[in-house]
Amino acid sequence: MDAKQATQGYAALSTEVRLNTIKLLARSGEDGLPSGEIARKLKIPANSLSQQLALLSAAGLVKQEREGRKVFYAVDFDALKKLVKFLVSDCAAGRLKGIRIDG
Amino acid sequence: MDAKQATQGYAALSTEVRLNTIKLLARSGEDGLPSGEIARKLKIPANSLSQQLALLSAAGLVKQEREGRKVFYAVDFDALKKLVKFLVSDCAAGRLKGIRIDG
DNA sequence: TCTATATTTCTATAAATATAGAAGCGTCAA
DNA sequence: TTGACGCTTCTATATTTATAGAAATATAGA
Repeated sequence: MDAKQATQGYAALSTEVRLNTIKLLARSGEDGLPSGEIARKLKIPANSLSQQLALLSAAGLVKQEREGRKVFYAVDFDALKKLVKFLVSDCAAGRLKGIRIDG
Repeated sequence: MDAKQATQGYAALSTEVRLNTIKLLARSGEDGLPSGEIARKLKIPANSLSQQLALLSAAGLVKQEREGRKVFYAVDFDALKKLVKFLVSDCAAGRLKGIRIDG
């Protein structure tokens, strides 16, 4: 993870629509949710959400998998963890007391 | 910490200039560094940096203190920790394995 | 094939952002 | 009080971003 990836990742989390998307997906099962269902739950037009999902995907924070007509989106927890680790270890230089990261 | 504050915080970390500012300050002493010195080290015009510092300050990630003509900026590690915690606990719902946060 | 459903891409637009020159403000020392 | 220094604010501009309507693509079923 370099600075470029990191800033892209933080940018991806910098709007409520996208943050709520991540929150919703993190609480959904292993397979995540299909695009349309996310849009419905967040009350956002499907095409608008689709572009936000594309952005999250470009940042590497979500994975997608098509199943028939539906495209399931799920959080990439490993990517999210790397983003946290970059902030804690590389940026804050380990000075955030009380935070421990294995691996 | 609510979603609004969180998105503002992540937005603050979403450019290399600001991320490098945080990295630099995190590695500087308790009192941080004066604005001009940050600008010099990052090779950015002082007025440009000043606005980025204002943005970081608005997001609550840095503290400032004037000493004579100089204004020292320092990372607010507590705020940074809250931002990490929000991501780990509220967004990822504790599903980031191997990350532990006290308090 | 034809139709309905699910999603994405194209396109346009309004708003926000990054950047830096110029000007202004606050502080210090002589 | 004058001048220099450090920093910020004002202003302008180019770029990026968020948003959503309209059109296009992909899949499933009859």
